[in-house]
Amino acid sequence: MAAPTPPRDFDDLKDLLALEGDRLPRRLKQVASALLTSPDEVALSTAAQISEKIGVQPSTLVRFAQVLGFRGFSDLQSLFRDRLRETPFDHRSRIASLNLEGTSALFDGFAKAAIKSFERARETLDPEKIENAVAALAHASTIYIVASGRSFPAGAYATYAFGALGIKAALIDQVGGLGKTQINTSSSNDAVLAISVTPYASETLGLIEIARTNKTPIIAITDNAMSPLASAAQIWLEISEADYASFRSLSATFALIMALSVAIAKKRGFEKANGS
Amino acid sequence: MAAPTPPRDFDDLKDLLALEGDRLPRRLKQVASALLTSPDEVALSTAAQISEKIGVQPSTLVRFAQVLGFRGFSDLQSLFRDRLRETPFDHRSRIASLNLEGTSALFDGFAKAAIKSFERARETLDPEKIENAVAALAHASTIYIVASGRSFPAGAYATYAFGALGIKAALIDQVGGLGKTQINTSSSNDAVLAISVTPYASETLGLIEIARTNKTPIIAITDNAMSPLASAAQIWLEISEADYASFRSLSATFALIMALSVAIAKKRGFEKANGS
DNA sequence: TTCTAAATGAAATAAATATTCCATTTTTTT
DNA sequence: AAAAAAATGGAATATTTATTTCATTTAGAA
Repeated sequence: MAAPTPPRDFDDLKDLLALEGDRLPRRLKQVASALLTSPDEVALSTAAQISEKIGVQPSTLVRFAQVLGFRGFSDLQSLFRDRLRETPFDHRSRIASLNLEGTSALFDGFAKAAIKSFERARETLDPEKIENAVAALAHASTIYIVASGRSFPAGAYATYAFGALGIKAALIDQVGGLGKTQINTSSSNDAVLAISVTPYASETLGLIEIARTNKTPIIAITDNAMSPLASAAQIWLEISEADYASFRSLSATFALIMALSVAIAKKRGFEKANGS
Repeated sequence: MAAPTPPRDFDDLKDLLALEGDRLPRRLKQVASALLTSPDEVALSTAAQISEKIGVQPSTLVRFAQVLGFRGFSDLQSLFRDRLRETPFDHRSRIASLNLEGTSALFDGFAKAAIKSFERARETLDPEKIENAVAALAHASTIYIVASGRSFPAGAYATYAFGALGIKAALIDQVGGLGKTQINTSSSNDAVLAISVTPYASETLGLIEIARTNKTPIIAITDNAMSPLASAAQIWLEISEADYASFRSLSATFALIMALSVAIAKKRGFEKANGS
């Protein structure tokens, strides 16, 4: 009765149960239906908790898993956990497991990670804080943009977007090791937009420190409340990007930068219209 | 020392760590940062797995939880599990309450444009051409990356991604007006990855021309069959990004770059794995 | 520096959790 | 309807996982 090869992932499992599920004995059919109904719970609860909720014995769950070809419930559960997981621990094996798929499949994976990042960003971003950030940046004479390492592309894009909208911006690109010189002209009626995510580039911290001694307001985009940027900044916005194949998306960060740019431009236009 | 009342939910925890996290000893600070960076993993893995990933002992996780006022790691973990359980609901209610006005709405607009871009890209991207591009790039000794203007952030990111995967890459950043000098060292066993979208930066064309006289294979990412890059390149991949508020998304381009990077590394046998 | 207290790593122990076993019930076959 | 086979519930056991303990290291104070 036991299937020789167990499903490889959650989708496989779903297909298998849709096809063969009706042949299962009463209790096991009940289990199949319940597991597919609340897959999140299966990932996050213990066998005892799940079995109680379903109204069967824990041993029934083990048996169910074994009939499907798994060694036990734990192996079955790992399918449900992987489904929920966005940040695989073992990057190497993750990449290896994609071996059979083509590059287009990788593209899809990164696209999905980006979409997940947008969804998460809606949770982590506080609209009020965003408005405060917009107000602070709209008020600045020049916006200094600090972003090193993995975040540098985001900083470069912010510079482009600000420029396109007529917002005076200076990218601290650290060419020639002149980063500190570049930011040292900042003053209290300017602002710094700092972008940094794990692993935090050490250069960014040093540059921020200089802006701080110049009393330049600092607005940060970072991925973690513990980020050194969060404590250094007057206002910080939290972005939590999902990753795939060991690469973290930057899409939500870009969307945030675009939104800030347009909002700042709108605010400045509005104030100007009102003021004069 | 131990906080008398532990955080009630994940948001509480985040606030607490943002406020008091800096006072924690070295290892515990490290734990705090890691847990906030990958909250999903914390919910789905065992203490041993998490501690290994972070690079601390399991006992450190228990101690961390206890310093925060929990009885042990399990109680702390349940916050992370609840967060994952409630996410879909929470999420929906927040979307419902989202201001249709304001910067958050702009963010949503840009997110939607990005998602549309992914969908379009699936249609315009030819899987066979992608595999050809991967093969050509995997074969190259050094990959020269050319991207100006609006595409520059994408080029900068490609440089980062290639480097993280141990793929030798040179970003033609044109610092000091030395762009032509930078690309002139390219030869027939290298390759050029050129990224350019409307309006096509004039610099890019000039640089490509030099690579062409050097007989360096050119792989292009562009947005239009009529693009000057399409005719200059041996292989070109079509990306069609959607726009919002007159800003064109870059998300599909980034996803394509990530996919290419991983595919090249895989093809080369990922001698050096581990992006970041 | 030297001493003291705090923090940490590693192993030992405790607790939780999954799995197996077997007696009993239900279903199927003759 | 009776016998055999399969399925099930519940307790016993094995395994995994979390927690505590203690020796050692690190950081801080005198």
